[in-house]
Amino acid sequence: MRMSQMLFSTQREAPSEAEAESHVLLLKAGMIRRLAAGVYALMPLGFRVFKRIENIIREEMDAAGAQELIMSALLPAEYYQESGRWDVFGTEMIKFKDRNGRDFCLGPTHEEIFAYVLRQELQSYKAMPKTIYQIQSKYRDERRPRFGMIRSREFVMKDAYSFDVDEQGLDASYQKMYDAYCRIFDRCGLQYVVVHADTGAMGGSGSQEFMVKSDIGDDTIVSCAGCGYAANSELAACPDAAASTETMQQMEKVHTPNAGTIEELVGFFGLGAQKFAKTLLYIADGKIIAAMVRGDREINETKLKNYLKCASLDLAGAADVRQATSAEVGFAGPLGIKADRVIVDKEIPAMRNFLIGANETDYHYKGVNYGRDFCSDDVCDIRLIEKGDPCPVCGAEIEIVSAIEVGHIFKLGTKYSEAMGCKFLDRNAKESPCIMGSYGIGLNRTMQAVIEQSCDKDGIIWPDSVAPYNVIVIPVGAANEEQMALAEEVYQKLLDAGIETMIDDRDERAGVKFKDADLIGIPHRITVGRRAAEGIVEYKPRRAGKAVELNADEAVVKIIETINV
RNA sequence: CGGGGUGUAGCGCAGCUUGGUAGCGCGUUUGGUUCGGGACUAAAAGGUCGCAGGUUCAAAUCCUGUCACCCCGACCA
Repeated sequence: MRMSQMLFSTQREAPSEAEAESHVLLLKAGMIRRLAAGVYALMPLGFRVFKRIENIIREEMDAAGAQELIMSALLPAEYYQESGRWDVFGTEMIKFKDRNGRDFCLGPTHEEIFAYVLRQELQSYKAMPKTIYQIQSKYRDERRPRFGMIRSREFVMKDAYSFDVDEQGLDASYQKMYDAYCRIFDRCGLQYVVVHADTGAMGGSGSQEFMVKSDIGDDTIVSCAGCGYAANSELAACPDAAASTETMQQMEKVHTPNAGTIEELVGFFGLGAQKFAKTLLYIADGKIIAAMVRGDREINETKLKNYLKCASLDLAGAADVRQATSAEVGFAGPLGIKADRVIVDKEIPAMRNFLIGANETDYHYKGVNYGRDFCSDDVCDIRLIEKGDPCPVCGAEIEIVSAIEVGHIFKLGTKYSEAMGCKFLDRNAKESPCIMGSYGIGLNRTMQAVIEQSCDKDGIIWPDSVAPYNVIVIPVGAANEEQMALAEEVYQKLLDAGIETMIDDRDERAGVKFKDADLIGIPHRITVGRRAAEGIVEYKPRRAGKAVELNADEAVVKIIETINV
């Protein structure tokens, strides 16, 4: 590609719209343009990267025996109504009516659609196993799109769905996808961790996420260097707490004026937050639920939701809190609370002589002990794991970091095949729902995750596998005929060798060309300059490494060797 | 959805307090000098000051409303 011909421009100053480094670089390098919050155009250079990632995914999916098709992004409501997700998705789903008043949406994910279409194809056990995939746009009206393509409202997803006759079949299909995902992300040059993930209300027997560690990630993952345990923090089990040996004191009501929050109570009593138990109120499928954890802990709403097996779980509003506690917000406690259930974190019974809200404005109880002063049928693990907690498997120290979820594989089971009537006849002519798995990769997000992991102060550093072009040839002086001629020669040889190459034939100063080449992250650079007359060029890898002078042909050979490794 | 912030030329910003000819840098166009890490110089093009009302002789500036975007939080099959 001749840069003089390309639709391409870089910016010297970072657009104010971007905060995250990878997002800034995508904009500065002219690879994406924002059209609306969470909606982006991929410019030619960015689109080339995107297509290379797409091709890697397609190759590995095909190699794993999956078959590609494409569904529509425009979908009528009834499929989602059949599974119940028309309502579950709520306003995150982009819904509208057609001219006849029929409800439609832009597909946020396609489980129902695949189950519906495949039910016609999979009437016999002989037709399975099958794994089908598409690479297609998804639409989710996120409340808060973030960091460019990390969380956008339109994005391209490779979503695959497997259909098996039994659990063993699902396990095999799942494993194939797992292996394919490893190859895909390896080939994209990403460093990633595979973590256990929540299967939640979706049911299903297992789920793993492919995570790229990054500060801008929306997820938090827990990992253990000792035993290799790795899980999404929303899933990570918390250890049993050692029972306190303190002797029990008398329970006593204490006047605590204007001390409602844990912070205020810590100041009021001069005790650490771990001496308190806080009670939070939730609305779970319309019922009021009280949830208790130690004062310095956070509730893990995923665990709570799973324990309650509820579809919706929201923190109660102030009005509901006042209603349930007969007090202002901040004084909730288990004693006499008007809640349908009180869920107690398993750490609470191990505590002694702690403090709780009295369900009366400006009052708390101290010297409280579980078992003597209150009890619950629901004692379980509902807190969020935190730094300092031991590994749930081996007890060693854990690491907790933010991460970007680039892929997710999921043993769905029969939820959607049952909802959509995707059933087959087995050997005994008995009808059963297909056992499904679903497997997703966010392409745009993967692309940006690569930048998060591979950039420096000068710009992006694309791995060879996904670079928009692998080589850039820079003639230093556009007016220098010798340099231009040698640059053209090298350019042509690289093209002939099948190497994706660009030549910066623009009438620009050398500095501009170097800066742009670094910014857009082309992995290999050949500079044709001072010694062009002798047939000598300079080779420099974008990532670290010094420039070396080589005979032009040697440089071509070196690049071909490097890229094909 | 709660909190905070920002909308002025393609990009980055100043001007707004105290109303009176819309500015600067980058980029773009043309000429000249330069030419190995974002050159210098001269000239030029480019703006419904987010939008809608209102106050006023006069609004980028004051008032009201509204929309968009960004950040933090909540949420996220």
